[in-house]
Amino acid sequence: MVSHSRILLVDDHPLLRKGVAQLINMEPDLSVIAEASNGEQAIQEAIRHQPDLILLDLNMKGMNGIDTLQALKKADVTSNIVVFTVSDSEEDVTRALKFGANGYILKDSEPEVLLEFIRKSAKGEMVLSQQLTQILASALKNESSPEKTILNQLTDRELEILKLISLGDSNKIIARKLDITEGTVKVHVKHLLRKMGLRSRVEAAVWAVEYQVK
Amino acid sequence: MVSHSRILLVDDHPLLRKGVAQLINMEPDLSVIAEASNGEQAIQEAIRHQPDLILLDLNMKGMNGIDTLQALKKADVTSNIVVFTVSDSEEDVTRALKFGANGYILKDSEPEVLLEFIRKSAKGEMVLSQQLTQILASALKNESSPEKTILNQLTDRELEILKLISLGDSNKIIARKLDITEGTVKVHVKHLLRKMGLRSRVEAAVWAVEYQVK
DNA sequence: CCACATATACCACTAAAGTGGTATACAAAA
DNA sequence: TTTTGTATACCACTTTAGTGGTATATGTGG
Repeated sequence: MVSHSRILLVDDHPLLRKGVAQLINMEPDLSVIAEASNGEQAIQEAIRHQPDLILLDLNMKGMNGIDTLQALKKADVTSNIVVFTVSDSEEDVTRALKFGANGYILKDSEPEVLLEFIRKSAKGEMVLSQQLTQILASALKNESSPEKTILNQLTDRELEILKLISLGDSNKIIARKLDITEGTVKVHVKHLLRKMGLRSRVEAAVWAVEYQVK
Repeated sequence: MVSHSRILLVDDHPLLRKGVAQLINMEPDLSVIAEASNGEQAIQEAIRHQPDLILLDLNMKGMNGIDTLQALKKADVTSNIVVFTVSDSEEDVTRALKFGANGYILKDSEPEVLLEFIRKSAKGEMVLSQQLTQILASALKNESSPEKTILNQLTDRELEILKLISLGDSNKIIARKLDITEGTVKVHVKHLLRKMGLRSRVEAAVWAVEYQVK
């Protein structure tokens, strides 16, 4: 039942590696089986050892963490990957997760928290510290808010048609759906483009998708 | 230092309200000062009492939680709002957070966790349970991955043009940017639409934006 | 070397999209 | 009541978009 987790440590600071390795190796169920100080090495070691988990520093010189992450995925390394970094920028967090990291831990975490995360991640669970949760949440929040004012300038009809445009519907199809003539649809499109300051339905569609007009 | 938090409870299950109210009122620093069983009531009560925090059920009959949430924001209710629900669907979580909820708690949380969340939220902090963190994270993850296979079927040129289409560029503009004729651009557009199984550049643009082709 | 994929180009044609103008009906606001 | 905003409609016209076909040059993998 006590499954042993084999860990690859990737960080360009030897001292930090020492410290973390020591911490990890004190645990009976965890051990650092390899270390790397840059992305290229990381990939080699990952392929050679196929560790259960890779602890990956984001801010490395040379091939950075995100690139390394992508490269690892591309190289069919199946290890779980936890990003380990000082950065709590929204950008970094979301990008790391999008590219397939199983977790994201800040370097100033308590040792116990780090160990807990390592154990969970090694089992394939996704872990995120509470602080980062909040960053993620506000990232999502900001995603929707902008330029709502423009939407308010549109009439109900225009908004309705904007939504259909963003579905890819042609004027003809829109006309059929709303049971009005195509000519009328064109008028609404014309008005909505003018209000939004856009030059084509394509721009309108992109706008609608980006600002999640639904 | 012991600030007292006044809470509005919104849920259409009287029994659940009873239980939660009892739990909250046992705490010296928290009290339920009003209850509502639907969205309309919630808004009235919120305006009347301006509570520090609103605990809002998502799955109410009639005006649902999300609508209520929006209406509350529109009504300039400045209370912190925590969504309290049985649903852990990605859709619900992200929508609630986008619309300005300060937190999201599942109804099957432990009482202590609920109280902890209430206290944090009342102070304006954003709280999200660990389970939901994972849902959020995988939401972000999925956002980028799908249908990459389709992209791989496109030639470099087609991909390049797809990107420009998603910027709203016309064929003429694309031709100028790439220094090829408009006719050639049309050919590429034709091919890329065929490969993607789409019927117009609008659909392609929407597709590109949604799957973040950049 | 040959076959295939890619990028390019031109053409003619059809189909959508977008513009400008005019007009009617209705409801809400001034 | 008059004005304004909205939704609707029709029309003529221009511009874009999309299709089908043919063709050439280049490079890559069998």
